[in-house]
Amino acid sequence: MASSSDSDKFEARCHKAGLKVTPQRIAVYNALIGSKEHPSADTLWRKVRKTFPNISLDTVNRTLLTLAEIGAAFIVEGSGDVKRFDGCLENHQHFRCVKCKKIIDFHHKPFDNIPVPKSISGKYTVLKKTVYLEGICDLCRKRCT
Amino acid sequence: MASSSDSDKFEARCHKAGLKVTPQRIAVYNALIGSKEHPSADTLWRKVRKTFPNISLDTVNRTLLTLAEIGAAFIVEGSGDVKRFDGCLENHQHFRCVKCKKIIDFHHKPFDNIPVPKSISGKYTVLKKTVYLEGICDLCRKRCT
DNA sequence: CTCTGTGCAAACACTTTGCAGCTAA
DNA sequence: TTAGCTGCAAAGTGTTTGCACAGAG
Repeated sequence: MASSSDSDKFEARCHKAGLKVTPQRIAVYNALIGSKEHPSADTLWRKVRKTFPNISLDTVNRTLLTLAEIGAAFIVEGSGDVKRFDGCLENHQHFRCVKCKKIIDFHHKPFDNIPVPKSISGKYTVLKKTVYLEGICDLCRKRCT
Repeated sequence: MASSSDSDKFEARCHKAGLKVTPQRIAVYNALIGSKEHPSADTLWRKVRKTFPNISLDTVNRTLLTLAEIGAAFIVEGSGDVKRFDGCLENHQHFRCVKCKKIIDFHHKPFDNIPVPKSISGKYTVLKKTVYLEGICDLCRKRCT
């Protein structure tokens, strides 16, 4: 799972970002990188509590957001937003701005027929395939510079 | 926007699914397919209220879920879920089961370097690109048959 | 006429915020 | 010592549920 060099790297990263290295942070980080699925804050909380019985859910939440800010973790695309609906039945792809959360449609023919690997199509029924891009949109880029 | 044939098709679809064709449903449906972005229930509600001043937000919400069930609308991938975190820094793709909401990682080399169309890369800063598949996982498929 | 759909309001789940005490540096 | 972190609790946001009435079939 987390080798000592992983921890060292993590501590170095914290220092570089001006963050303190607290036992809670290390615990949350280790729990996260030790997870294969994509845990929610709650799931992770349950996990961390085994070794850290009185850590609070808020701390886990905040720590995860902090980790995401320094690039030590990611938030799975689109999760946590409000529900969004789509009436467009044609094939199209999404670009999502991480700043303003806007979703921009685009259509790029080559993406329509990307082949699904057999390792997936054999086991699961694929209903929909999309290419999902994340980044910063033109408006937000202007705003930030 | 919505031609009469669109409406006809929609009504036919409702009948087929055993749903009643109510003015509210038609209004919500038309508002949805008349939207280019990916509106949230709230956004759509504001829109529908212009022509239907006393429709309730709940109805919009329920109608959208119903539409999603009969396949007349889609819920944008992953939205509405709780936040999920990802400690895996390597390139990988996600498959999400629409039944149990589980996210399964997979890695398919050809997807790592999919080219971003110039129409996007010229205008936006792309930070992350993922191929997002949605469908039914093996366990849920067994459960449903 | 019957049964589904609607509108309202309360309940819920998850996230964010504010603050006092604690702790890494 | 002191700035930043944690834990608790309260507030906020968005979604779901229960129920009585209205309207589609």
